[in-house]
Amino acid sequence: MTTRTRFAPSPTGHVHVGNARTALFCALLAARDDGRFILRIEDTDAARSDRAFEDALREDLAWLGLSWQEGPDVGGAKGPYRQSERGELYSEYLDRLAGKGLVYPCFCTAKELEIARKTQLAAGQPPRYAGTCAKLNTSEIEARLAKGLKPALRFRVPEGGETVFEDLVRGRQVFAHRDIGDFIIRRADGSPAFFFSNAVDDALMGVTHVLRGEDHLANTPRQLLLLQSLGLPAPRYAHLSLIVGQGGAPLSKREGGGSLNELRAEGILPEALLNYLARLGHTYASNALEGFSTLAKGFDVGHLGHSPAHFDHQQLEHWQGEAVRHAGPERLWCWMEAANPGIADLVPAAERGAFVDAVRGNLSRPSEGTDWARIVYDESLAVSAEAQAALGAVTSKLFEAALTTLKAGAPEFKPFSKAVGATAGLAGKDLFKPLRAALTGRLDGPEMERLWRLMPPDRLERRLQQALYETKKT
RNA sequence: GCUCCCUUCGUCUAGAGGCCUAGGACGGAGCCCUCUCAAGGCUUAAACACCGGUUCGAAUCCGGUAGGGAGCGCCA
Repeated sequence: MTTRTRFAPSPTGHVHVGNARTALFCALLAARDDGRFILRIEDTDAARSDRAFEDALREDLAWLGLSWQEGPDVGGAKGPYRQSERGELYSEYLDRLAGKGLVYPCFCTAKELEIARKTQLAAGQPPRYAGTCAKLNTSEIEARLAKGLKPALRFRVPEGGETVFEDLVRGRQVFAHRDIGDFIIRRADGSPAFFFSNAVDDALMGVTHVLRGEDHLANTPRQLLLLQSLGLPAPRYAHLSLIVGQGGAPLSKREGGGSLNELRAEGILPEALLNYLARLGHTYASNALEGFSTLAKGFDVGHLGHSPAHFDHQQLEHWQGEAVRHAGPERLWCWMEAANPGIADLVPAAERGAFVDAVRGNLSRPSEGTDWARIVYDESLAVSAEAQAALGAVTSKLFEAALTTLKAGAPEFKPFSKAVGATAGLAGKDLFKPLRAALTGRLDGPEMERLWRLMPPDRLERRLQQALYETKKT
């Protein structure tokens, strides 16, 4: 049996790193087994679902580097892949359940239920459905229907017994039925509820492995009960620990673990996030930046951690650095240009590759690329305070020598600096620090040799001239 | 409240009774390399939540305690 996994988001907001990781693990598992990864949109809540979020969600997932073999956009044999388009299927299976007497209408209002829950909680009771409508007889039901009341449908959970299943990450799970209240499978407005549609779709779509958040662990017996009653096959379940922020609290946006589009806007490269997320709560033998297919080869449900994983920005930064160093020049250029289109006017098309390769070692965010583009290609130069100080610490002799050397011909930086050092009687830091300060306006940065090659002789000369002027001034 | 899950360096984790003097990675510290900043190389500090039990032997098995989390929704 080929492995079939699915990611089943609700289009009610942007994809968060937690969901993205779940999607990634599902995709990784399917890819490892040469199986199929399915995207299913759970848009049964018409009020909160938004097609714009669905589009954004697909874009975010694709940006991360995930692709799905079946889904609302690519189709597939088990469609439709939007729950809002699967109404007929749900009625059919609802009827089957009703035919077995496992379903009953519930006329309780939201307010009544809420009061009941609060009362139970106050009395130290589990806030479970009390079963008010479970015992209604036919005439009572008809009387209510005649009044125009619209009931929700509840599943009748067996009184005794237990549901047992083997969780792929947590092992054997046992849940007593008496701890589970009768739950809603169809809302009063006729739409299917999560427990029902989600379980039925997994079965109908032939999903073999459900990887989902740990928050669903205690819900699993409900779905198993449904599937069992319907005679549908149950998938294997693997419940992933959640991602938490500082102190173990649920992830908050302040901590940088926001939505994918925020991370992207921040300049995080998808390869960086991909590698970080793949290792968050999962072990890989390799510590090198890998592509999706290599990550897939090493993916193992048995290597998933059991405890909540902290989203650590420092570790993401490490992968970001790796990603920047490994990205191809064109890709890196696009990354910078997307963040600041103006950079295209600064850097000549023919020099973009050389420019990117020269500065990539000093980048973590695209804006830093813009900074370097200005330093190299913009006529005006912003000089940092430290660079200014470095210039003030040398005599004009250095820049006089530099200008003479430059005018004698514009060689590579190495022979140039060697000649300048010789005539000015300087070497090492005393020589390079002021030269760097004069030419770039800062004390840190890529090798001077590479920057030098990108700057035309007249610009080099003007900068040295300016530095000479500064030293004479002080 | 009830049910369930979780607990190894600061962080992600390796670890399925002796291979553990607990390994790796990120981050930290130091050294080397080097014109700077990075990168790279080397070195180093840093953890089995606690208490009992089983065993010749426990991070690993069992019980309890503590602390975190989830579920108990006409949200998914």
